[in-house]
Amino acid sequence: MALEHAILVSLLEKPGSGYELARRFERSIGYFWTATHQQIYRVLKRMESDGLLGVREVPQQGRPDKKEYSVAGLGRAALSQWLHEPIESESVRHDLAVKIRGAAFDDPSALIHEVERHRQVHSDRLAHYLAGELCDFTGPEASAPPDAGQELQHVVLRGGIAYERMTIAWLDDVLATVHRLGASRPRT
Amino acid sequence: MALEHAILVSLLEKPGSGYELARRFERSIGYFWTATHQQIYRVLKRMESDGLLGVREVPQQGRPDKKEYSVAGLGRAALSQWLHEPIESESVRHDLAVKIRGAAFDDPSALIHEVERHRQVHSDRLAHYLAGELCDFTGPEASAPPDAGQELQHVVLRGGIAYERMTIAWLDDVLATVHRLGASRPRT
DNA sequence: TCCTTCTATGCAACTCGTTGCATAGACAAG
DNA sequence: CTTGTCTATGCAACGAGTTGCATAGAAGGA
Repeated sequence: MALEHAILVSLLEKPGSGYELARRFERSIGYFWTATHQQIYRVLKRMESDGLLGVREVPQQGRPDKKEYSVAGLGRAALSQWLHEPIESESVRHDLAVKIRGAAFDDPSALIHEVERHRQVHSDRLAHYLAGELCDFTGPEASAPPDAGQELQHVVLRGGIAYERMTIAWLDDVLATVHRLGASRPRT
Repeated sequence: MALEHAILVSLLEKPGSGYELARRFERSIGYFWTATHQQIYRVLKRMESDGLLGVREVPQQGRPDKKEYSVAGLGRAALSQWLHEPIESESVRHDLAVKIRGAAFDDPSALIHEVERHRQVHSDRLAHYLAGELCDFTGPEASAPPDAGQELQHVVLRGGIAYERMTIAWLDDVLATVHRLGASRPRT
């Protein structure tokens, strides 16, 4: 279970409430890890009762009070231990690949629309990443020497960019293949 | 839940028992979908009682009898319906990206070993895919015109190959970045 | 004024997925 | 002769993740 560790990293980067974490999981961290607010609140509570996190009630004006969590010594130790353990898996779940193979037993025109839709999603996401890269990592380029945290965030983002580019090229390959099949073998 | 649909596709490609499906999920289909035998047996039972699949008891010699499942009309209809629905998500879970960002708060040497290990895994997997491609998709190239199912399986495999290549290149980028950080900023 | 949206937290119920364990016959190696 | 591996199926328990719903004050627009 790495959700705990993702939360530890995020809170080390900047302390925050469950709500704020949920927002981060929709953005920067969400590029490579998804979580709903339910999961986050539940796990935060458990981590706090396990002594991994500290809480601080922060009263606010014009909006509800929030609980700001930060990483305690135990939490930092737990993260460090996890960083030194090997991890496995990256369990793959590619619905689209299932669909592509399934298209052999069905009308391929539905597949074409689906693939085009996915291509659009990945294309938009790529544009979003590139905009974020411009904004976050090329602004004060000559000014401050970028710190380690920034460099590491940047290389993760570059991974996202490479993934989207690769995916778009592959989806084009899929489209070309399906069209070729449709042209050369009009009957099912 | 697309496990049902992955099973339908696999059984359409070739009927088989739960055990055989589990083996396939370790290989070809496992390239883009993982499932344990527990999940498979449980889902097969449910799908059969829902009328999506038919069963046939096959006695065998020298080994236990097996239940060979095949797709019933209802199952085929369910698959067809799913193929015509849009799907979302591809929910991302990249433990390694969490670790990379976490390395900003820890000794990066552990990260280097981990990244090198992953690079090896992906490199092996790429070699495995390429061997599979040679074997399955370039053998009788000029002889028979490849059918739609084969072409679609091939394009899925090409996706896996592109993914591994991209990942290896990215891991090299990660390694270069971490080394650069270690060289330029020897103190934490 | 009412409706929606945003911040902020949480419960309850459910499904999905993993892990550990059990059975059981056949076969091969030590 | 015992141990281990392969085929083949399955139960029980747990943990992870999703969905629906609820509360509640503040702000802004129709």
